[in-house]
Amino acid sequence: MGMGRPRAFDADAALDQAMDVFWRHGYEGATIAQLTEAMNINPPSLYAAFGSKEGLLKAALDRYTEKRDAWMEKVLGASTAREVAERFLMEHADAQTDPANPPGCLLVQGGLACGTGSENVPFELAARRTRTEDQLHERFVRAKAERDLGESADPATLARYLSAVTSGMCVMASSGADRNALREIAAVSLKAFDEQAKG
Amino acid sequence: MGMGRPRAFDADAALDQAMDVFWRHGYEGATIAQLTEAMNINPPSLYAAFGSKEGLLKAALDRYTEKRDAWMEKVLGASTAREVAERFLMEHADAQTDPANPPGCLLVQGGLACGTGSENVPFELAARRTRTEDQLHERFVRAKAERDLGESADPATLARYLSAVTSGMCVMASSGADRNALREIAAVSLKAFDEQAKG
DNA sequence: AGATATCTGTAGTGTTCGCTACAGATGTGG
DNA sequence: CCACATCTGTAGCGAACACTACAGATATCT
Repeated sequence: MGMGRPRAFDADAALDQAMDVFWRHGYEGATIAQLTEAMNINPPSLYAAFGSKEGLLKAALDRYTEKRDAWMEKVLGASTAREVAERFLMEHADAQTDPANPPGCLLVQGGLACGTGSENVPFELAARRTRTEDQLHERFVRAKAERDLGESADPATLARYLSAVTSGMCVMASSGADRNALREIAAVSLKAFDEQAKG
Repeated sequence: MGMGRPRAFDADAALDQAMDVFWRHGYEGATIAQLTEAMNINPPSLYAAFGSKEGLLKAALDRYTEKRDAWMEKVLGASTAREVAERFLMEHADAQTDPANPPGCLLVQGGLACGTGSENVPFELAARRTRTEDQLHERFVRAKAERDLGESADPATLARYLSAVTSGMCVMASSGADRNALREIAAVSLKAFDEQAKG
């Protein structure tokens, strides 16, 4: 028995296009027509490969998370907690205003509040954001064990703070804030980090 | 000639209900059916009073801005820039987790990215957010003139930083962060403010 | 080559969306 | 009390939505 006709499009390349549409219009604002056009496929191919609009989002988020993990590895690889924070903030400022992508971040612009029936979407995005916060947290726990952070510095608070600031930068980016504006925010935030890290 | 049948519902009370729906589901996620049910009116009454779904949002935003201005007056009334920042941050932490409202803030949860045809909505929300930032800015300019801020402290940067942090707190609130979590973020941010304010 | 399994493109499906026509109700001004 | 202007509720409009039935195309496996 045969194995069937092979897929005629590259799933990862298609997901990159879908990511862009979700990012630019949000989950609910993105229509299947826009998605299929950007992905250069027809609806049946989309549904055969990803099951549903929400399934497509999850697949796109998985791919997004992959890329983000690779990026976070570089950030977390810094030798001090201070440099981790600095890289994290500055790289975010740049990434969120990179003209190659829509402004902000897919995990925020994708949708904070959704309509009835899509309640799962904001939840899914939040889970991915929490993942980043957890990665920072873990790194700061290590930093504290290495005496790289002060006695009373709380790794969870530091991680949450950085996560909040970068989320805020997403909102600013969607309002048209440019790279310099975000870098200024990052620089101020870094001072808070330093104060808090002394602990 | 007569003046016609008078409106049978209170427009402000109806707008409060509409605000809640837009806040909870976002602009695109909110349906006319949900809005009319919450407002306890029928579609023709909605359209006679507000023109369109987007017109209703703008009316709700106007009402939101009214309330917010009253609130900001209290915040900006503090005698020092430091206390302005503290009130601003802490009050935000409380307001965004007040069980009387959906989590976060209408100006953020309302929608950062929208579908084709609603591009105006994120723009409108951004304009209202900028208003708050401008109010802070103005207050910090005054603080600097009063030598309440350091020589090299930049009022614009401070205002933008606070605006970014509170926007970030909205994102955290929509992920389920509670009052204490947001207050921690506010406390850390306040340290950055202090450092920056020394200038 | 033939049988089989899966993909692809066309052309829709039913549902829900924002919005409105219409008729009756209810007020004001004369 | 009557003419008029505006609101209200019912009922439903066309359009756009997410999604799919179907037939033909294209690969694999024997």
